[in-house]
Amino acid sequence: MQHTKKGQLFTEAILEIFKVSGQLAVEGDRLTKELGLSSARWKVLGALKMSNEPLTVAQVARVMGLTRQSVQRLADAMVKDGLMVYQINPHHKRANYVVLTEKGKAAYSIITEIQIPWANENSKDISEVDLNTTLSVLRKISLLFK
Amino acid sequence: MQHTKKGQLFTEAILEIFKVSGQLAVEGDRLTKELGLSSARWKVLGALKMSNEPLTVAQVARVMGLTRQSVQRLADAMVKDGLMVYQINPHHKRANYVVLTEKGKAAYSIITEIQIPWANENSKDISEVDLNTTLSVLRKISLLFK
DNA sequence: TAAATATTGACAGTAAACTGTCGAAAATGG
DNA sequence: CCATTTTCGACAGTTTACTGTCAATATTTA
Repeated sequence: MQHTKKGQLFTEAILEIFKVSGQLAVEGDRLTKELGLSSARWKVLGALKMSNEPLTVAQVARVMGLTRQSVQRLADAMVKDGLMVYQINPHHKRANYVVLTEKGKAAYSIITEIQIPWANENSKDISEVDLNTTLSVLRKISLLFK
Repeated sequence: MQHTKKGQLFTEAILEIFKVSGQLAVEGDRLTKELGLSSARWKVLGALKMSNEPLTVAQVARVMGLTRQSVQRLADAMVKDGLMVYQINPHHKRANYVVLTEKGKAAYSIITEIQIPWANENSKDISEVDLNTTLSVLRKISLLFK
């Protein structure tokens, strides 16, 4: 059997996604390093910040597309570091909410101030139309596997 | 400071890249599991298969955008499993070539036969134009960070 | 050509993802 | 409303990345 034209492009895109994902993780670690954070912790902070309601560990995992266990590890470490606290969840005896502390909110604010000029600068040579297309294709791919 | 329109789209695309990358890794593990392989090993086989010349561990790492050390681990394990062998490199005393065995080539062929219909099927609802745009944007992003 | 620099494999340690299993708690469906 | 199924946290173990350092080897430069 042979790849269709689209199957071939799809395959090449996947290889590029793996590569870029790795590069961006390195870049994220670099941006957050001086704050004692990392790409992974940044994502957890972001998930909590973006949500209007408090989230449990399992909910954060679902938002981020990870396993409960991975997020649990990060959360335990971040609580230990004072970035977040566990809070009683009246709707569930065991599944506590994870809530950002002032320290956690402050850390996220600082990272955001670093990320914004970084994103603006790095996106300047890509057209808005192409960015929109890319985002929509990525979302379409994501839906295929959830 | 605020995100430009493009900065915002760029940021959303990055979050989606992380998510899709994770999903595709799971998918790759699923496709290769019955062959006793994994996404990571598949990538190593692919890098060797695609190259016309024999490659050293460090060269494979560069092609894949990983560290020498990660690939070294995979390579040692795959040599142990008979998928590849180390071969003397006349141009470098320490940096041996990594070469696929018949078993390694056969494994890659089987995976390819599985991957082709998978890619053809999963790309069928995305237009060729959009796939091309996505691939070119991803490559542009990759170039920013290498 | 000699010295400085870069690359490589080896080794040790860490981070962040995964899998699987368990019992408790919650949600669902007869 | 009770039994079944699903979700959740906890625990243990694995894989695949990373970092850093060392000595040996290659390459570049003065």
